[in-house]
Amino acid sequence: MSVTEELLSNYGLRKTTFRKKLLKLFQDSDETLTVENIKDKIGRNNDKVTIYRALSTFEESGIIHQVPDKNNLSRYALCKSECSPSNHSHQHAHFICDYCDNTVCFEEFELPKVKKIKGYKFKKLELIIQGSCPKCV
Amino acid sequence: MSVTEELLSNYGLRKTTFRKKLLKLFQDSDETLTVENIKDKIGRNNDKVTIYRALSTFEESGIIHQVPDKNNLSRYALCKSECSPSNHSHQHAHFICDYCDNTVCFEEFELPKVKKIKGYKFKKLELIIQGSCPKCV
DNA sequence: TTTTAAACGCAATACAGTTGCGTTAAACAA
DNA sequence: TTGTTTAACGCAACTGTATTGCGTTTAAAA
Repeated sequence: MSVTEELLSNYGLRKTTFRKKLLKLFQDSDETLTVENIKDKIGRNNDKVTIYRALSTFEESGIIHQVPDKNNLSRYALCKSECSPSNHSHQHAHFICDYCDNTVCFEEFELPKVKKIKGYKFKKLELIIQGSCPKCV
Repeated sequence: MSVTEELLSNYGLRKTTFRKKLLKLFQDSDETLTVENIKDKIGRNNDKVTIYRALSTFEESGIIHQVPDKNNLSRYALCKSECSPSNHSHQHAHFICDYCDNTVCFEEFELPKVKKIKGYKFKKLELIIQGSCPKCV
């Protein structure tokens, strides 16, 4: 069984042709993907509904996570290996390039501690950084 | 001239009836607003196109800023007083309540310093915090 | 007061994402 | 391996947010 198939198995998901293709896409990409990106890479003959449903399933399982885009569009990225359906990392840092619009997930980025605010309970932190990426000095 | 009118003047914007109403709404609210919120508060007889166009104008001028919502919906909040068209604060912390969905802008929140990453140039930082607000313990 | 250009407001449109439902194909049992 | 079950697929239709075009109105300058 391939790494991709193994991962689907671990999460108790059916190993359909489409899911294997989609998951491989994420594993081979170091950037976050939009539905458009996926359509381009996976071939236009795949139905968008199938893409959206697979993404939802992956997200609910904890295989991928959603990243807010500059233009309020959804982007997706693989979760860290430590993530599992039961134990999910809720600390993410994402970088969005102002010029090429590419979005990367800083896996190793250590999120800084934040001050508490009275009355509020913090459960999830997300840091969004905008600027220029190495390609777009 | 009212505070609202004064602000529009400072930014070189025409003081139309609608803009004055909209800006007042932001000044009187301590939560971020969606277009739906605005429609509710300002009266349904106002055209949505006018709302969207006024929001764009305000955002471009630096009067308000956009806040990404949990459901990839746009929310808006007044910028800090230090913001101006030429000099804009690019450090924001926003809190989204998981239960009532309300989103507040932590004005006084001091954003922590982040480590640099080679090749990347950081220009804007945004911290999004999810959890429960005082009303939704 | 007249002029003019920006803002308004209505209709039509674009586009991301969702729902319903019949069909296909994984997974499991015989 | 074959048959059965049920999840996933894929097409059409739809929803909701946001945008564009264009004639009309109104704020601001002459």
